[in-house]
Amino acid sequence: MPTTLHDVAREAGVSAATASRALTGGTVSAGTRASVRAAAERLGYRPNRAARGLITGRAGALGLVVPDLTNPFFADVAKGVAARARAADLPVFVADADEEAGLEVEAVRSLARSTDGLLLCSPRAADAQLLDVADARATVLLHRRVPGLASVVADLADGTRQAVEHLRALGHRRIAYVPGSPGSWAGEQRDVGLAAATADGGVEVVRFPPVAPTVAGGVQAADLVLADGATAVLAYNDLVAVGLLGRATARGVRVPEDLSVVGHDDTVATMAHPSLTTVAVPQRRAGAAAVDLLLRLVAAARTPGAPLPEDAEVTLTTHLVVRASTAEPTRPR
Amino acid sequence: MPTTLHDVAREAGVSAATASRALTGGTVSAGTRASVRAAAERLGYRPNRAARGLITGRAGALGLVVPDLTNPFFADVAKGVAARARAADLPVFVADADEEAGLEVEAVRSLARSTDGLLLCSPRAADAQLLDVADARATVLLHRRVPGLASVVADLADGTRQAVEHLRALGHRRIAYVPGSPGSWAGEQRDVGLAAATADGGVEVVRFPPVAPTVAGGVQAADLVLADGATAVLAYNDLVAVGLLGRATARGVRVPEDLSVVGHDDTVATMAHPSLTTVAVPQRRAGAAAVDLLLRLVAAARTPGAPLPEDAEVTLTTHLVVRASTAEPTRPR
DNA sequence: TGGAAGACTGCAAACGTTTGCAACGATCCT
DNA sequence: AGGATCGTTGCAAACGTTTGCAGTCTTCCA
Repeated sequence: MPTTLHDVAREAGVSAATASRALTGGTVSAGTRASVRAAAERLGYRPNRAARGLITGRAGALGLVVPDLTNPFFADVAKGVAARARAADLPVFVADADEEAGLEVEAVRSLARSTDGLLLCSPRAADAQLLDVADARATVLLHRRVPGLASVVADLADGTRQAVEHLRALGHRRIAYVPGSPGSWAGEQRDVGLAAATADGGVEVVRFPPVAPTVAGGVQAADLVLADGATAVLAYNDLVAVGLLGRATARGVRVPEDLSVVGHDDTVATMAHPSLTTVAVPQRRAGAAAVDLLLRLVAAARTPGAPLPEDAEVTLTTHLVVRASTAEPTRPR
Repeated sequence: MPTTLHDVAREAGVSAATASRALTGGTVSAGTRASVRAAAERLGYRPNRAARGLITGRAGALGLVVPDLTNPFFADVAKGVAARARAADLPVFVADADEEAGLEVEAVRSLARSTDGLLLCSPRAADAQLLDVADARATVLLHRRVPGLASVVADLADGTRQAVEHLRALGHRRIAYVPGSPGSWAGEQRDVGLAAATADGGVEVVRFPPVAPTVAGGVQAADLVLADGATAVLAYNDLVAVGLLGRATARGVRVPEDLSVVGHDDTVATMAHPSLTTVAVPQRRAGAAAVDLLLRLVAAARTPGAPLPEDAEVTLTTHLVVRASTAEPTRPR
């Protein structure tokens, strides 16, 4: 019962072919175009995506796979993606992989056929696995870099470097670092930043065991960190930083007087008290940029002369936002 | 170049019709089914959704419209929806309406044709608008009730009642209430709860101007609340509660000694320090239940004898989670 | 004035899948 | 042993759209 192109054509007194051309930008007379448009409007015509997709071979939709929608970092990215996709009039399938590489791969497999392109945000799967399952001509990685695939990342290494420099400038000499699950691309980047910042000495970074990207993870790490002599702690994630801060406060350790805390991502940093000094990552912008890149990619893939976009590896800058959770160390602990 | 059903059929030595039946559960011999399945597996066959959708009239996908993916409440709901939809092997289109009724309606319009059913989470649009734009046989409302449409809601009124009772039991007599944008269904429900809890006197609720569902909104409300004599404040949202708590602390007002704070939704309650007493709403479960209901709804709509599901209005219970942000008032302020 | 070129339109095929119908063989019952 | 029934299969149509091709009509130039 939904109105079809034929209904519109009949209403406008033309053939379906002409109606199609009038609506999709083919060569028709101005008068015809106007009357077809009017008929379509009058009847509330909406093209059948399935039929269009069948003949054109395009799905008219994008796909986004994230590890966890509940993580504010990914929620922000998803928002950026959704906004940019809406502007391009493309609906987007969103899959939540529950932090599992297996579900991630399965999502890619099933979404690949029903979309024109896929956005994989911080995928947990291994490089080889991704290269195997993803179509390089229709996939953009977000916050992950794999040779052979297009990607949009933030300069995490530099962000971490800025954070350490900030703490060093304040006078901290022993800094605790709480990392995430080992083997992740983001983790490696942060390691690069740590190495760069500690290269010329003057500051020592002690690495703690990895924890989950949650407030609970931060709480768990807090007691270990407090047992150490560090005067500052750097968390790989704002949620972890919030957990650290909360637990420290609960145990009577004052932040930032007794302990400086630095987060990462600038997601929930203003929810903490004191508000968190953190490394801001432009999640929304990254999401939007990824959609842009993906659109260029699939457009290039459709033209036979296939010059893949030069700038298939986008890097966005990060910057430290200094708030209230960092200060000069009062006394050596 | 992707493998089609014909490829599978040829590989298995049967017709396309038989291959289709073998894979989708038609009547074929056990041997045929096995060999077709084997062929499909060998070739990595994935059915073309567009072609299937065109002939069956089903899209094989669901749609979810939320006001803001960034709001942890909706992110949780989306996670519940995604998990349940994955179990049903249905991908889900997610649209972010940016808290605007107009975008919401537009999302419904464009998604309606490309999905089998739509989930509208806390829609901002007016009742009449929703009834106009939504197909009652394929739409489920989440955290909103409109006569004529199926819905899954939480008992917000009772949650608010529990919160007020809790504060009264602690000895509070003057409670500040910070509401959200006026005219919302959830707001009305909370008003019902407030009325119920204050009916037999003994406690007074003072209503403050509405604020945005953000930490900033809470900060904004905080100074107004502190100027009042209330010993406790009830926020319509955890984010707002966090803002209230942070600002109060910053101004030297101790929580819970000088001011008790109660949030709502149990989203970011454990991020605050002290952790928030809040009304827990089962978002994930609501999302999953909404998918279930939607699936039953569309199944019923497909059978001509159309007995719409009896339980088209699901209500989930809420309960107060008492944490560290509420206590007996120390002295009248 | 004749022809070529161009603008506009319709016919029909095609995309990959599902499904009604009919055909076939085997099995069962009487 | 004959007919009916059932299980299994293939043929062909159908879903709604886009698009190559050819046709018609107009316009322009020589």
